Amino acid sequence: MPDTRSDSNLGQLLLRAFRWFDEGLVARLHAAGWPELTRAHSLLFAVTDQHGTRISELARRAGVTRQSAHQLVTELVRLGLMELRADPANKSAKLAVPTVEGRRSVQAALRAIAELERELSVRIGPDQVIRLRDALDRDWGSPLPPGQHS
Amino acid sequence: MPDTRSDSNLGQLLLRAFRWFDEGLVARLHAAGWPELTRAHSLLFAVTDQHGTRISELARRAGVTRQSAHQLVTELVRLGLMELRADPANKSAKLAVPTVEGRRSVQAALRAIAELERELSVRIGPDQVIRLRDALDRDWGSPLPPGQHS
DNA sequence: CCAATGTCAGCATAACTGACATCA
DNA sequence: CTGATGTCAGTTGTGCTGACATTG
Repeated sequence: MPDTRSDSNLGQLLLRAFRWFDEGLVARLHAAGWPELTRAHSLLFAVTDQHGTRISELARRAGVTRQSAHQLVTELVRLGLMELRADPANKSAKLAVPTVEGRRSVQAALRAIAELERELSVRIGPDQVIRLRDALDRDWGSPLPPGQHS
Repeated sequence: MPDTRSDSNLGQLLLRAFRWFDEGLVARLHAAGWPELTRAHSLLFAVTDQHGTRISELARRAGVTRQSAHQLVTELVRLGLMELRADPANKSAKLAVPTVEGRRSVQAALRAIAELERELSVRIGPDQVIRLRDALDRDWGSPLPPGQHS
């Protein structure tokens, strides 16, 4: 293969890496018996506390709008993986809390994620994965050019 | 804040990093005078040769279907940034080639990308960016679990 | 006949914005 | 009144699959 691809920019590389992870996660969730779960669903699960979390708080943690989070929660409720309860501390708020089967699917997702990281360690080496995590885990700040409101 | 917050997994980190890059790129393209250009468009540009490239070849390079690439090229043609020419080597094929203004927008995208990488170097350190690129640039193989057809 | 290419149509996912009612 | 929250509705971006005609 003389056609080396090292002229890829960082954006392409990040997109490729993200797609690698997404495809692997969804395929494993599908194989584990949750064919309807997507990456967006498991992202929402990943930011949900066991005792329940408000939709708007899920939105903030997941980095999406309140409305997007609301729709995803609605789908998870329809799938029987989450429930909406009244927030005892605030009558205008609701808590999204995983059901028993929801928690099972969370476990399946966690297993899939661990498997993917293990697989990646085999492919590119454990040291590379550590360095990757290290760089990604830092505070990248705002991507916007100077003088642009968030 | 109790410690019930699940630590970020690699998928979340990759998604966050990709969104950082995407948001920064689109904001800069917008500010530079191409409000209609999206990440998908610049990805297509990034895999287009100056002398022109077939749609199906663009699809392979960008990692999308022929049909998706076709639609993106159609939009770029409508925006006046690409042209379709007959492929002299094959009457059933066409070459997508950037127009003069298309090449200008490519330059703007390249500048934006370079700026983002520079900015990231300031934020997390040049050594971290190098390690990040190094890990991302390797062959991650297939993300699918064993015994699953691609 | 078969494979590659381009193209048209329809659909799914996952985000967005706008608008509005309710409650603290 | 204002802010936060949830919710409904509509739209956009970006991919997908299926189907088909043309060309090699």
